[in-house]
Amino acid sequence: MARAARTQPRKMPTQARAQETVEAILAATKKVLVKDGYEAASTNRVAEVAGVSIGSLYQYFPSKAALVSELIERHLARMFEVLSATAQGGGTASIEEAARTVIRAVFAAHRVNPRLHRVLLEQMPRLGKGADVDAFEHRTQAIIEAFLTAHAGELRPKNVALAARVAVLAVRGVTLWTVMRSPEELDNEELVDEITDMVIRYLVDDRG
Amino acid sequence: MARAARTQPRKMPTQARAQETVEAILAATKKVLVKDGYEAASTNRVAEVAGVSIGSLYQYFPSKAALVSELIERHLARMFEVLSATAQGGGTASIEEAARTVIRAVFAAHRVNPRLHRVLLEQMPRLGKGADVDAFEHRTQAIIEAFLTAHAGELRPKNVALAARVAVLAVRGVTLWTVMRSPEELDNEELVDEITDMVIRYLVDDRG
DNA sequence: ACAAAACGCGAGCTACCGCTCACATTGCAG
DNA sequence: CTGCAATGTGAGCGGTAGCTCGCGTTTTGT
Repeated sequence: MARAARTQPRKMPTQARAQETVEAILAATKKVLVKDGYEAASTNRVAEVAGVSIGSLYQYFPSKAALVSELIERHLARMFEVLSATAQGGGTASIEEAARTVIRAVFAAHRVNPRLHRVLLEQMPRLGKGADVDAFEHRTQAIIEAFLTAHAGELRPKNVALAARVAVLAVRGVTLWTVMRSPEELDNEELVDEITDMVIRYLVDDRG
Repeated sequence: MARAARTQPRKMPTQARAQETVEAILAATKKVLVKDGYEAASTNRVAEVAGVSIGSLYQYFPSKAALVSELIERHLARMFEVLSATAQGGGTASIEEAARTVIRAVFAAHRVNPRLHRVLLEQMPRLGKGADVDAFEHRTQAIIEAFLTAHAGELRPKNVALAARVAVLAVRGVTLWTVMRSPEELDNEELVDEITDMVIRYLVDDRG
């Protein structure tokens, strides 16, 4: 809800009309990004597609980067919700069940408009300069670490923080590459099962 | 050696003088990319830093993207050599030994100029439109798959192709994220050991 | 020696990009 | 109803990016 200060030094919309303008701009941004990619997308074009004047756009977004940053933030927020819903809500589930659920959910989330996801993911390393992406990263690994700590009985690796990190990055590696280079395989159940298998074998001590 | 047709519709340099010009341009491209990032990097600036006229630059590279594409191709070629050296050369080694060797080597390769690697990796999904990146991907997974097939005795997963893919993508996930967001951790031996551990546990049947 | 080809030069063109600002319109408070 | 704040407008500015082209200079082949 609250937009970050750095990417939003402009006025916050208070009236409903203005909120709609902002949403129209963001929706248009998505369209233009999907159609033209980041570089070729221009703020004038976004305004045009949104049916809004360029002046209005700059009233709410100080730069082209701010537009995309907002979309990235929303995406990260959604991803975090997916994670925390499983990792906290399913506190009673086993590591195996939780891993399976969360990985499925992440894949499902990326099945929505993968073309857009691709563009956003491309720009993430650049636009998440300081806070955004790093904060998301820390919170993600922290929540996974907390879950693993709460299931220390099943857990094999000694260094929980490191285990959380490796697991998160491995899953992300498969997910992102799939979104970016062969989005149709997001539906490949076998692929999801296989990466799940890998993570579980790594995390869980099955010699019991 | 041979540059692709799409990114190199210009003349190939035949004289030694021209080869030097090309190399100077590429070296300058690296410098400018590291200093300014992709977007802010300009072809005029690259030519200036290279000590070469803008006209000469466009004699060999038809666009800014072509410059970066060439660097990406060279990087991918190096990565592929690293892989094939271990996967083919060490045909006698166990899966475990080979995995450990190859992961170490990949991390080591990315320790060289990680700032540049970051920029190149950021642009890879965009600039490797058709052949380049996909071809590298196929060749990489094929060579790993071949290695695994040759060690079928030790191998646990039934679907070898899928196993190769998951292993490759998982390792890449950790590697790329590390290069991009905390390059100093490329020296973290514990991290390398952990991802290696994960891959081995996934690939090898240890119930023997 | 001397074309011809390869190479190198750099002023400058076109195009568009991000963005501002002076002004019009609409909504809300009193 | 009225006036101020919030919102919306779009022509156009300043700047620069990518790239071309006509012409010198060097190398090669004969």
